Amino acid sequence: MQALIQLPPLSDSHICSKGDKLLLVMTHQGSEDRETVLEFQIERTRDPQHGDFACNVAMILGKLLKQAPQQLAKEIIARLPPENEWVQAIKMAGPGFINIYLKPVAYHRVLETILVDKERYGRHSLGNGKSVLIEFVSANPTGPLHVGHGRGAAYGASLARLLEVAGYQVACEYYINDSGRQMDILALSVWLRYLELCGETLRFPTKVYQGDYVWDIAATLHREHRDAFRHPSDQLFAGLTETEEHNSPDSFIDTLIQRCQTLLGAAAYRTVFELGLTVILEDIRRDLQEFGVHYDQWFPESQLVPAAEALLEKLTQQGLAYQKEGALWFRSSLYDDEKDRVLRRENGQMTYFATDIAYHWEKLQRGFDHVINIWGADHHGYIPRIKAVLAALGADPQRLSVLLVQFATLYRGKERLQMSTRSGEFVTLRSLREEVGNDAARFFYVQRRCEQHLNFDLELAKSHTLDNPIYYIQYGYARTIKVFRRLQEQGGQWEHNLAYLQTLATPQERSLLILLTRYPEVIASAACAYEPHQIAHYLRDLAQQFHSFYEEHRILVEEMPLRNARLSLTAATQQVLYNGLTLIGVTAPEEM
RNA sequence: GCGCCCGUAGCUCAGCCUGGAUAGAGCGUUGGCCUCCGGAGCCAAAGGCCACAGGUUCAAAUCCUGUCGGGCGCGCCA
Repeated sequence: MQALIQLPPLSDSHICSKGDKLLLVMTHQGSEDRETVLEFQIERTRDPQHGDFACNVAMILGKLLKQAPQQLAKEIIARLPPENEWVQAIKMAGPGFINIYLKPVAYHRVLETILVDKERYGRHSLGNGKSVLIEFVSANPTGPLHVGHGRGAAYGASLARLLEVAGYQVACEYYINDSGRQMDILALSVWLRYLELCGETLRFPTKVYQGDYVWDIAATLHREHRDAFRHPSDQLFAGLTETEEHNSPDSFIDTLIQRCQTLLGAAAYRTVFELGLTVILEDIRRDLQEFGVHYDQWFPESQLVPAAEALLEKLTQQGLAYQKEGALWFRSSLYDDEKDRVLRRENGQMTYFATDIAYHWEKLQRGFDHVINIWGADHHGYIPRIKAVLAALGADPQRLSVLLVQFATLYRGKERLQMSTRSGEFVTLRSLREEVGNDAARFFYVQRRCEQHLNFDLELAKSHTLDNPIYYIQYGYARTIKVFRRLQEQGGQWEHNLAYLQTLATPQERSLLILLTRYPEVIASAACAYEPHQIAHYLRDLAQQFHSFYEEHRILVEEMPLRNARLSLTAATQQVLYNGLTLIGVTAPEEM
């Protein structure tokens, strides 16, 4: 874009680019000699009447020089060469826009690039090879993934691919919360169900995991170990009343965990604990893999405990952690957090925060230029304390970005599906995938900005008809395939030649051509903003433009130059649809 | 109460970061298009005080302030 326009010699000016924006740096010869940075844009026009690109520099300059923008625009245009290899004309319009009209060959060149670059078309050097670690999903291995995790999975996987295409070195990681209280509660839940299978009668507490999967794990435990871990339930519940559970449910559970550990002994407890962890984690791995979500590393929290101890020690020595009311606190309030936070509970157990510190520290130590966390929006209050502790440890908090994903609400048509984790009746990611298919699930998850609440309509996602965007796009791709099959059946040949492309002249052909050349810009924009939804929207537009072209024109016409040109256009569309669909993890089916 | 996110067509949402020319799409509604490469498609119409009120600007859906709605968070939970 920069090559398209040469700026007039306004003092000592030069152009540089910053992000996706061009800057004009000029020495402003005013009363005092100083350098002024002008930010102006050369951007795509929406209305073809305004040419291909529009520049607002005259309006920006007009403000600075206190001159009429329209006059300035005319002067700038007068000093530009009237045309060159790519530019047909440059005109002033409206309040002072400088509109640039391109020669068709400019677009034809890009089409050729697409055909040559193939799946590499759209790739960028934007990231400059910088390394990024993306951590996402990281659900506690206490149960199967649900539809909320699905959104994080789809978003994270698409973002990873997007950044990779944009020139970053990307690694994906799943953090396994395999220690801590929640896991103990899982072990307890499994054991309680196991006791029931052994024939014990007991009152199942409300705050433990109740899903059917707990039964399954307990059944395995019972099958493999028979009554080896059985203890009378009276011993377990001795002195614990229903009122006590009601009044302080947390300490009620903690007591049960302690008794469970005492009654079983360390080795047996470990067996129960490990079985639950292994079974659930394996289920999560398989679920994500089937969903097309791949990780470079699965990082267990348990591995971090020594490092966490060391960091707690370090913070204490630096006076950034202190004892109060039997617990160890971090002075996060010194670093933009509202209050201090507990690192080690009164009962001696570390909080998740303590191991999280070690984990984030460890990630930065591994040398990534940037570290991205994708969290559910309900965790947003947690961000300041993580950034605080990184600052306290002497790291630059800017190296960490936390992206928040809002909740997904499921609908079946008009009906809103209620999800309740406690009862275990939540909708699992697996059941969603089974119902609507991976492609629709991936597409629906990423088609909205992640900070937007997502209404996920199962009926719509499932519909193989008119109103489902995913089928609309895939159908477009299948159509491009079919055209070439048809050509083959007719014994015809496609011969690409730049000269043939001159025969493309209709509005539909031109619009499609322009849209195809925009793909790299969409990649850049989406990558900069961490917004894969831009790709989904672009693909919708592209499919629409292709369908429109297809309906209005016959591709396999008799005239060879025109037929070849339209086939080139079709092939390029096919390629870009493929690249885009692949990026967001959706398949490009050859027939539907 | 404090903090973060959201409020745009009947519905679901883009556009907001980086202010520009008549505010865009899909669904739904209404009306057209199949001797033709797959009609799972295309074309067209109707539909908007961009939540509200101020401010900044030549120019505000976009930036600033306030108000009102909705969601989430504010634990020795994760």
